[in-house]
Amino acid sequence: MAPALLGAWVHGRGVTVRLTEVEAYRGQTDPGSHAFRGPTRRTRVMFGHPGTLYVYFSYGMHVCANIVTSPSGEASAVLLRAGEVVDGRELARSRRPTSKSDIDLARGPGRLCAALGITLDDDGDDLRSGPIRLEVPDADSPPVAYAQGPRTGVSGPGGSEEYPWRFWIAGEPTVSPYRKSPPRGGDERRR
DNA sequence: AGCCGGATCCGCT
DNA sequence: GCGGATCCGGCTT
Repeated sequence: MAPALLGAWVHGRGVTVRLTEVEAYRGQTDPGSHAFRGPTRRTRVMFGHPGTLYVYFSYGMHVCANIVTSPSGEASAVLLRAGEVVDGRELARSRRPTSKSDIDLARGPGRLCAALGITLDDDGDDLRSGPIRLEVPDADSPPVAYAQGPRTGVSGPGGSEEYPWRFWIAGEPTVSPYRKSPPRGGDERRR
């Protein structure tokens, strides 16, 4: 499910990003998920229908965006960790003035949201009809080679090797630099 | 009512 | 490579 989003485009307010890195969070059974302890005011949109944007406020100064991927009540979601800006580059630069290189414009979940102009107001929006749109490649488009490994920034059991649910496009310079690539670079797969 | 740590980023060393 | 910024959510008292 989650790796199917690699290579997909997200259009946000004049900027388009091609997703290069995502992380899966699996409902209430996943100790690393915000939904682990059931619905709260913050996580209620995770329990909504697939194709909904879940945006949360992080570390007092950033926002991060997820796509809800499961039917209502299940609360699985995919965190958009990084992407390559493929359209609206100048706008993205203006939204991310601290980026020294275009590679960094949407490298990291907070940066990706900034580049796309995503704010907390977009929490709960429908990705088919709202200001932020998701465009998934055709099923018959060429496969994307990807790697997978443990999730970034998740501490406790959810961050262990038992949950290797971070997926990225192999060899992409735009994948977020934190925690480096896991040992031995993770497993190579293809879809 | 208060505490603690976080699905981060940036600048400095 | 490391620490500071900055503040909310969720759990404890």
